[in-house]
This record gives sequence, C-alpha cells and structure tokens, in this order.
Amino acid sequence: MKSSLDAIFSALSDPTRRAILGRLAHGKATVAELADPFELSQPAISKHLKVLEQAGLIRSGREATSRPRELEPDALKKISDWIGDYRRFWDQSFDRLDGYLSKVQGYEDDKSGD
Amino acid sequence: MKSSLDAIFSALSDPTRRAILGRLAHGKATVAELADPFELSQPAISKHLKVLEQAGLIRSGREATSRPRELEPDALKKISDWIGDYRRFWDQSFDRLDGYLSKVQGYEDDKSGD
DNA sequence: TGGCTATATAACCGTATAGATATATTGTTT
DNA sequence: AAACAATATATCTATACGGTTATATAGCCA
Repeated sequence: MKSSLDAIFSALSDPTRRAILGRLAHGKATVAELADPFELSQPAISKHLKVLEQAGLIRSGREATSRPRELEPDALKKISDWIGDYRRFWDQSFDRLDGYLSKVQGYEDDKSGD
Repeated sequence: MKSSLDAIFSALSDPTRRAILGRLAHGKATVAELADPFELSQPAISKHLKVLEQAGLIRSGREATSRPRELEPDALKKISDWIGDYRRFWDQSFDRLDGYLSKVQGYEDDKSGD
C-alpha cells in the first residue's frame, strides 16, 4: 500500500477508477459487480482495482470465492489535506495570503508529507 | 484549457509539478525561477508548466521578455469539490451514509461534472 | 476428485509520458 | 540590425500505462 500522493493522484486520474470509487461509495462490491457497468474485460478491471488498492484507496476482503472491495478513505483524506493548503486561494480574500504562506513550502513540504 | 478531472489529477500526480504549484503559492514566478530548485533541463520544466496550464492549474502572463506563471485555483477547487462527495467517509459517522449516497452516482455523475 | 465460479496473473501491443539535447522564437538592448 | 536573454518547440529515447486474450489459482459443490 503505497499511499503516496503520486500514487493517489495518479490512480484518480482515470475515469474508470473514479467511477469504481463512486460505486464503492454505495458499499462493498465484488469484482464482477464493479466490472458490470463497463465495456471492459475482467482483467482490465482487476488491474484498475490493483492500482486503487496500491494507492490505498480501497481494500480487498474475502468472502467464500469472491474478494469484495470497499473504500479505504484514508488516501482521499490525504489529498484532501494536501489541497487544504491551497484552499484559501479560492475560499477567502487574498488579503490574508501572506499570513499563511509559511505553511506552503513547495517541494520539501510535499515530500515530507508523503 | 482542458480542466477535466482527468487532466487535473494527472497533472497533480507528478511531484515536480506539485512542487511548482507550491512555489507558485508564494506568488508569481518566471520559468527560470521555477526551474531553479530542480536538476532538470529548462525544456523539461517548460513541459511541466504546459501540463499544468492545460489542466487549468496555472496561467501564463507576459512581462517584457519573460512569461511569469501564477496559480489559477479554479481547477484545484474542482477536485476539492469532487473529493467533497467522499468527505463524509472520514469526517462523519457512517450512520448518515445512506442519506447522502444519492449524491454519489459514480460514472455518470463523474462525467457530467467534468 | 472433477468441475464450476470468481478472480488474478502473464504476455503482448499501441500510445502516452518524462527526460534529454538541439534549435527556433520573441522581446530587449546596443 | 545584431547580439543577447528568456522561453518554447522539435526530435529522440526509455519507460509506464491501459487495453487485449490466454492461462493460472482458489474456493465451493456434486
């Protein structure tokens, strides 16, 4: 489970994977159920699920012969926190900008937070 | 300026590009200034900037011979909104889960919001 | 055990991406 | 106009990615 910002953002850049997450927001689902809405092969879906799992966005269970997936929201929280550093850019007036800039230190901050 | 979720998430999946955004959170900067912290060629940085701009995350200006970049937070807001659909997974109790699930409809919702 | 079901893995292919170096473009300065 | 400075574009290379089909694995059931 990498769960780095690299892996998380990369996983989310694919619309199929975002759709899978959307489906999992409704609750646990099997691979077959997750594959159903798409015109993709089962192995393609399994690959997407692997990417999501390695990014820490979902987890696999085991129920008889199936391996149901469910959301693992920690990774989403991670990028939500990252975006939080920039939230003031659209949420608030630019007057207070200088006050918070010490929080956003670029490369090093980004790596340490990974 | 694509500004689709695909393009935004993809742009953010690279640590160099996130570092550039971090730098731009401090304020406008030239290409040379943005390139300075990295051991990358100038064309490599220009490419990264192009990716960020096409995702709608930054904009280019023109000042004499330089083309300073600055943040364009709309795209970040876009993914912040997307993540908002999942925020309850870590922010709140799971009791209210069923109540909001109608908001998260997966593939079609994702595409319409693009 | 043999066969069925659900899922994973392997091998392969075409396209995209990140980097490099070399060159072109555009504005400034003399 | 010529030279310089800042940046962009072209071309190339290596690797990653998303898809496919074929095959392997694991658990259940007759």
